[in-house]
Amino acid sequence: MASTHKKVSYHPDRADRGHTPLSAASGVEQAIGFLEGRWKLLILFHLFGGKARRFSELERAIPGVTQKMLIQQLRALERDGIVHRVAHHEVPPRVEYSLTPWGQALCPALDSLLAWAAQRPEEAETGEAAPDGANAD
Amino acid sequence: MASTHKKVSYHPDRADRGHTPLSAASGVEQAIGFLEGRWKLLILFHLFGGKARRFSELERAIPGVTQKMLIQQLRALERDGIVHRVAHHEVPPRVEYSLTPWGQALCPALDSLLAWAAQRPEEAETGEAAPDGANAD
DNA sequence: CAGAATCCAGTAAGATACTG
DNA sequence: CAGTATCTTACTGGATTCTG
Repeated sequence: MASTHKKVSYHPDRADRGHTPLSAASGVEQAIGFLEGRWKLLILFHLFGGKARRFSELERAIPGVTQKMLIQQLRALERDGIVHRVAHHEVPPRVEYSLTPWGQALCPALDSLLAWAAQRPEEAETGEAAPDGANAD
Repeated sequence: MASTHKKVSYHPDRADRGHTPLSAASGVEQAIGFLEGRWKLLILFHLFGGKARRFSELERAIPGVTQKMLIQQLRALERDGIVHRVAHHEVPPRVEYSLTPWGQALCPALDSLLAWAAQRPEEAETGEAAPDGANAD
């Protein structure tokens, strides 16, 4: 996913020839970047309820995740200002994660993405017969 | 993106304990998956104008991309039903890429993501009091 | 011009063990 | 409970070369 991989270390080679919409693309790329990582979305969805979740709760709720991955993505999400982390310094360590206001604002955006994905035509996989005007030059 | 690399071959381990929103997550994950890859969004943005673009046009318009990456992401986009490919079997090979209707429908969704990203508060990085300085990775 | 095939490097993701 | 550290794997992305 957003893929990710790509730490987006990118060339600073933004030659803006043509009508290159790099600025717009950068914004969305960043947004996607915040979400890239195999577990980010799962974590987010578990947090969308509005209630804080403990580390082990999330670990239990997300089947194949390892502590390493969970903490890693949680930290990234926290660093990006999407989730909020609260550590209670008690004898049995308790840490709770919740969404920041900005993180909660992600919900509608994800929802439009979801709506878009739902509109996917069945014949998307098979070759189409070029219905109309599919060329310019 | 998601990085990156995750082919999302995932465990079919969807144990739905709790209120696991795996179904919703899957949809968005898929959607994000369509967009993951370092060049997908750039390509898409160049195609959002509605006009078809030639391979070399895209190659020229996107600074650091290699043919391999371009064709790879273009194929993925095509396979996902987001872009439409038309090959003219002429002596100087000409292939044009354009958005499918569904691909164009992505625009508003990307827009809400963009709007969300734009709302990011400045103090997102430093807002907390860093109770315990433990940090690594 | 458009695309395929190879080889290589960087790194995200996974498993496992250890710690406060 | 909630992490941290280290090793390994495998996939992504990039460079280069070759072809119709």
